[in-house]
Amino acid sequence: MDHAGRIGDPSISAPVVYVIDDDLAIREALDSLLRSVGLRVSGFGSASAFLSATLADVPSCLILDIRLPEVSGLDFQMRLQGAGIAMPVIFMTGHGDIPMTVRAMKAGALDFLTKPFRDQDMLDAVSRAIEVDKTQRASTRATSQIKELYDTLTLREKEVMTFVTKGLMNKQVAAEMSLSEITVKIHRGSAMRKMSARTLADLVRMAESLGLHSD
Amino acid sequence: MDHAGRIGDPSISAPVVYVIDDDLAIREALDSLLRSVGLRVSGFGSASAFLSATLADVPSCLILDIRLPEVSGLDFQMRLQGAGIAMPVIFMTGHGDIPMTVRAMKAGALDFLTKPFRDQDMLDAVSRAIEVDKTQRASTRATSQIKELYDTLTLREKEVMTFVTKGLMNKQVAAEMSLSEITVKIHRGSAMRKMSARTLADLVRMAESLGLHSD
DNA sequence: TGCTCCCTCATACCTTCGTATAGTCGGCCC
DNA sequence: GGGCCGACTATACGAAGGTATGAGGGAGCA
Repeated sequence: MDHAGRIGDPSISAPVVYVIDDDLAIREALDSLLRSVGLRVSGFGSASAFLSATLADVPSCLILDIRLPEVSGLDFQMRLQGAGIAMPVIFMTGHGDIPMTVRAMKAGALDFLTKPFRDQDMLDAVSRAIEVDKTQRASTRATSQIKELYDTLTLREKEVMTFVTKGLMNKQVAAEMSLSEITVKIHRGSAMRKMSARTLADLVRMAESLGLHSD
Repeated sequence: MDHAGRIGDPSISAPVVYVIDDDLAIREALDSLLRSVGLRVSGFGSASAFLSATLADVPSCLILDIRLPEVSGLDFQMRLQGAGIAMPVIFMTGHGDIPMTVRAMKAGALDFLTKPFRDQDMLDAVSRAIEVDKTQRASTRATSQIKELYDTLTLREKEVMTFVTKGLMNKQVAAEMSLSEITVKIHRGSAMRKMSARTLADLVRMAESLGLHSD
């Protein structure tokens, strides 16, 4: 048993590259290519196999053949977005055309490689995709943490927070909500505490990332 | 003289589509196509001709042949971005390939049409491009107005604004800047006035869009 | 030299914020 | 019924914010 492997195990936190291609030879080639630069790889022969797999919660990307057994890669890309899987996608194609490329790129594909591709091109695309996913995950995590805190607020606390971060004074909020000023102060104080906002400036920024004023 | 044309003249505020293609027939075809849906069109035979033209300050987009007399359309696209011309670009190509398409899309092209294209495809692309430019211009205008106000602040006012929007109390700002609290209050007050910020919440949001805390 | 602008500070006064203490009321769960 | 929570209110007080008045010093400019 590898004791050192337990702590900060790179196999746990290392990025994962998912590969979907019905051609086993391609999957194996990508597997060895990507492993050679220290990436974890997980291959699938079909879109449905990928969907039934458990995705690790680490930076990752998806390499996808545009021509898949069941659905087209383009449709599958759409489906992923609908399912909330925001992983960067790199397409591969043996015989693609320009309209197909444009559709994929407009739908948010990060790259589009024609087979056969140069190993270095794929590695560049993957490392760029992993970087994109890292920053994407970081910002998602930040806003979802704020959302979690916000969800612990009571209705009144949320209302007060909205008015306060809009710039209203306590007495104005009180008038808007037909309350006494002291009640507003109570809600305001507990909203600050629950949101872990040390200052009003913090609360305003949280309200911004929650979109409390844009809707 | 058309009197009605003077007020809210559509020829003044209507979107403009710029077309760069060395083929006069293409330019004329696009010209009549786009004019038929009420768009203003301005055609050029070369990239340099476009660059020496005066651009109207209205929503617009650029239709560009990927193969231009002097430089490649791709390089020209880069040059535009470098020059601060953030207009959405639609590429046309007679004999493009996928790598070229990918490069263009990654560089921010909005669409990439192969000649011959269907009129409706071009109209769709253009109307989408105009919409993109509209929202782009709106957000640019908003932030540049804030920037203008910010530029009227004195050095001290800017410093105080930074600290205050970070959430520091006046006395803490005073300590950071080795000032008395009353001086901080003065600078804070005039910063609020110059920025036209009625409340601290407003100032915090302005600081956000100025990027005062992200750098 | 006089003027303007920026920066600095003090005193004074009022407003707003934040919290502690204390109490009422209604709904929900065991 | 008792306990808990959310909502509401009052009094009170110290801390922080905001502005007005007054004033001095230094840099730059006509």
